[in-house]
Amino acid sequence: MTKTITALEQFFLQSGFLGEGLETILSKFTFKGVQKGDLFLEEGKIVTQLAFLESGAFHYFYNIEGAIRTTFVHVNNVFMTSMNSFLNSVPNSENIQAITNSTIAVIYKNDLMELINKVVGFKDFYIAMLEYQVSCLDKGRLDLLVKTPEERYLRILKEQPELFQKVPLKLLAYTLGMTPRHLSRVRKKIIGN
Amino acid sequence: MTKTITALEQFFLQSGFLGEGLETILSKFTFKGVQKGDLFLEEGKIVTQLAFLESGAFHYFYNIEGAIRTTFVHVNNVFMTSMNSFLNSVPNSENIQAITNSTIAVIYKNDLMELINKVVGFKDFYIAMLEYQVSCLDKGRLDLLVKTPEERYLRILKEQPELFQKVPLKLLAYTLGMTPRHLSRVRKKIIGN
DNA sequence: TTGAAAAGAGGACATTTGTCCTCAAACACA
DNA sequence: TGTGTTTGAGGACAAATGTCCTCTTTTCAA
Repeated sequence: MTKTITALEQFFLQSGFLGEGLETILSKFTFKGVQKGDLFLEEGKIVTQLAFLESGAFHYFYNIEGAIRTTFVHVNNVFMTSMNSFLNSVPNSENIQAITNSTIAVIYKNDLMELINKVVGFKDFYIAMLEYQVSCLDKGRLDLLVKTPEERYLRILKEQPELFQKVPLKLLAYTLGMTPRHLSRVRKKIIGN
Repeated sequence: MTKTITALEQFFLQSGFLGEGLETILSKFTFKGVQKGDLFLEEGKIVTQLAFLESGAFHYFYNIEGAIRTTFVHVNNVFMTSMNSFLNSVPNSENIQAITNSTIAVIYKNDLMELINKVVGFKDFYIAMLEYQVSCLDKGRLDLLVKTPEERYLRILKEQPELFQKVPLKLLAYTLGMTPRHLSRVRKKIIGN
């Protein structure tokens, strides 16, 4: 009989944790099912949760005068939270919602701090996570500044084609800094080479 | 006779370092004058330097088909480097250039790593620095996605009015995701209320 | 002090992108 | 298996923004 291993455990194993340290880490996470349409985080509150996306898909969105504007989507086994609120303990201004039925593993900020201070190697893991965030955010910001909407579309088409399976084009359009109407134009142009 | 204190020392004092730790930190930095127009970092190389902006102003820019596109400006006492190249040791694709005659304090990556591993509290300082970067980059990216050029202009007008003393509007326009021509329109509209 | 260079405003026009629609196909679920 | 909902395409038009200029004013180095 084989033991079922979660993506979360897999993730920390690959990050070099094992034995007691790994046990301690995993003990701080709580698994939770989230229905399509449910919110993991919502605007207005101070965020204390960080979640590992075990399976499914989520999008970050802002409420701009009633209209929703997606700013980010996640489908991989990655960590997600509202960074600004989580890091600085200020009220959150974005929402994180399940696009499909999903499973997440949640850890609270105080437990994360405890891991950072007690588990050997975890502080360096946290640093690596932050450095990765910096790289991704920097790249995303630069793309918005110096690339065209078409170039941004071509990039995710090449680098994250898996997004197109789970995420409606409408939401992807906004993460690329354009309206769904315009994404339709961009796609038409590319198909016609 | 009073001892002159550098902004760098001031910065680390305020971050809670003193005595031997502070001495070790400061010993790793080298002060350097940079003439207006000179490059601190240029595209193509792997970045190993991090600089503290002691005085002056710099801008980050990309070379897009011969035209320069500024993506960031610095005038405060902050750290600057090409994050993606510095963190991931990949060739740099942006340039960092002095807008005015400036003084910087440079530290190399290997020395930074040494401080992180040897000076008590420095690893936590590095974490705080990364967290600050994440917050700033996240906010910048969101502004580009959900705010109008006018809103972005009004934000720096309110939050960083000191930029307008040292940085030409042409460069600021690009950091706000618009052309200088359009910034001129935005300014005209605002003056006329 | 002066003259070249840089900076900022803004006119005229082109292009890009958004808004508001409608329609057809795909999907979801009772 | 039918039916309401969601999704994606795209037409018509409007608004926002870029490109290419010219003209002043300011800056700054010789």
